[in-house]
Amino acid sequence: MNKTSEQKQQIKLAVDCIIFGFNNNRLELLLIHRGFEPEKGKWSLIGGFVGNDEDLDDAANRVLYDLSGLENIYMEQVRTFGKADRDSSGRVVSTTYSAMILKSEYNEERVGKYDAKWFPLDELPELIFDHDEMVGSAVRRLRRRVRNFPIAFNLLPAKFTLPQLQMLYEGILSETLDKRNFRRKVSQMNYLVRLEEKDMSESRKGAYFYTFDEELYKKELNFNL
Amino acid sequence: MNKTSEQKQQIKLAVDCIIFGFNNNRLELLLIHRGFEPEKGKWSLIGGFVGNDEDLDDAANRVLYDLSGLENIYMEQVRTFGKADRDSSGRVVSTTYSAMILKSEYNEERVGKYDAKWFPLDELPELIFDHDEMVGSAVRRLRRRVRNFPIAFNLLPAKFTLPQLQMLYEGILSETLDKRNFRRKVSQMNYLVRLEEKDMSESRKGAYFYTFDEELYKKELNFNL
DNA sequence: ATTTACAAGTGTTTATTGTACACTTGTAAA
DNA sequence: TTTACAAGTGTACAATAAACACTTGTAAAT
Repeated sequence: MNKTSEQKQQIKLAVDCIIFGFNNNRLELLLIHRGFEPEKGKWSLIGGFVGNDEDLDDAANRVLYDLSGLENIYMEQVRTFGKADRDSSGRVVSTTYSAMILKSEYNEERVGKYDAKWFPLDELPELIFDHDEMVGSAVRRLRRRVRNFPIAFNLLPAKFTLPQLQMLYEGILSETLDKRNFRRKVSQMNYLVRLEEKDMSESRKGAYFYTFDEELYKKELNFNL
Repeated sequence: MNKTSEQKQQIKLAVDCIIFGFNNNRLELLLIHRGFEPEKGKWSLIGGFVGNDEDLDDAANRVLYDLSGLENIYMEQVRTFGKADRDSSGRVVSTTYSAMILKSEYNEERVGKYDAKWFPLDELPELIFDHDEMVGSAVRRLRRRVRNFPIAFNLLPAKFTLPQLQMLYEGILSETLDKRNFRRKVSQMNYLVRLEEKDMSESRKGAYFYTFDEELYKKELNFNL
């Protein structure tokens, strides 16, 4: 910025969080029920205003904690929405952040306390303001990034099976993947290590558990699915 | 956003424009000389505050016009910088936009009026605040996008030669490209149409002029270099 | 003990795309 | 007529992506 402003600026700055989870082989979104006007009763992203002395990134994390109890979640900025009339309650510019979390660790019980709810991506309720656009851009970004960075593991437990991983990818990308091609690529990633233990809950044969080894990944830094 | 704010928010919202040009086979950046404190005398991006009833995108265009005279420039949002202490003059959050323009249409004469100046990307002066970070992220985004979208043509005149185009790409990516491989890819793009006319200024033989046909491109929508 | 049901697991072939590499051509100027 | 020089052209090899079907291991049922 550079020029001295003419008259007092009256714009509020907010953040909105797009929280992805994975359940029943579908990508889900955490929304909260809006308990006040305007748009009372509709659903919205987890959002709030930025504090005067708060880094924008910190604001996103604080707002997420305040409204959902979720802590220490790694979020990334997506983009900023700044249409003058986007929020019917006044002039608000909002920067979106997104994160992927393990839904099973944020289950119905904890969710209920905050009037929050998980929705499958293709069954979203009506959202306030331009939150559907926000979701759209976050999903597009997720689909782009999930192919080149090992970020999808955030949606799975520390131990997961390859069928699980593949279904996760199919859910995110909403396309089916060839099992053998998928597994070939996975087997080239040395940082995906197979454990001795098997998951016997989904089949008679059982599927080997794998883990994502962060340290090993840092040595290669390449990922492609 | 969702929660009612506790105390009055005092954050100013700004935009900063990263304007790319191409000259002498190098990527350049348009900067303006800062004529006031703080950081007086240093160079900065073209930036200013967002108006109360102004769309964020419009603010970027208006600021660009006010400070450089450039009009009808297509800009895209890059990202938003929001560290609490990023601007030493107070709390300012700034969203960056970038554009590519034809440097020859914005020459020394017009530039001078605005105390602006073109700098090759690898010879940038010291910039104020976090503007170097802003430039970095815009350059990374440019390098990513220039391979998959026909955006680099904005940096060239309507008629250009293939040697020119290749040098442009080499300048942007800062790597050398194989001439034959480059030209093979170009020749697969039917929307890059060869004219009868040749540019005789750079060689005895002369190089054919080409143009980018927007309408034809829209039918294919695929680009890869 | 044997059979059944079923998801987990495994290789090969073909097509597509990327990469490396060197000579010929057309023209203006000498 | 020769020279200088950038523009222009094709082929072979390597790497990556995509298509495709059968075998294996185990628990449960008989």
